[in-house]
Amino acid sequence: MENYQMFFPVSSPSNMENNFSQVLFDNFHGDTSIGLLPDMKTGRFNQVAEVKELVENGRFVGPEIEIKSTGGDCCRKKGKKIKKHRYAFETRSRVDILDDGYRWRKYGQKAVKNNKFPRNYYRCTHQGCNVKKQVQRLTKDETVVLTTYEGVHTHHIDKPIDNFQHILNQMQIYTPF
DNA sequence: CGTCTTTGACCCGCGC
DNA sequence: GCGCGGGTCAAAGACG
Repeated sequence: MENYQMFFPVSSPSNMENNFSQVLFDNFHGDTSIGLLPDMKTGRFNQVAEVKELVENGRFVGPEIEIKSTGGDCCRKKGKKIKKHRYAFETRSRVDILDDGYRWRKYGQKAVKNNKFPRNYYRCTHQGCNVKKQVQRLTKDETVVLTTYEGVHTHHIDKPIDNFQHILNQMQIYTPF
């Protein structure tokens, strides 16, 4: 139970968690959007290689993606293959930043090829927590925001959200099919 | 004054 | 080797 992370934590382990897990399951499981990352050359979404489904107690908890490190910061030992949990999902939202309860610091913004919207890079500000996320709005559908989480939070949320509806009000998970 | 955003520079991997 | 694209750093500025 310790080695996976809810995308949007809830402050109380009520059936709210189950509801939200189901929403995530419905959108990640199967052949639709699990492990999908955008291909900027084609504007399409490709299934990432080496995606494994993380299942605990018979319950889908998210894709695991093995990525090759490129060297540079503390988490990228050059030439070494490291495992990181990375979750990508689409939401329909007018706001780019969903308030998921954690505090994020923006550390970069890059123009992406074949996309008129820049990609934004955020890092969790909690000490010792190295979770990152990328947020990008899609050119082909401006109402869709692609959020990619990388890593696992080592702490509890900074801003507890008691109302599950509050999250849903900000977003509408987009099912491409 | 502390925290956060902005943004140009830099680094690295990859394809040609 | 070179250019391109993606990811990160860090200084400067904005803001509460």
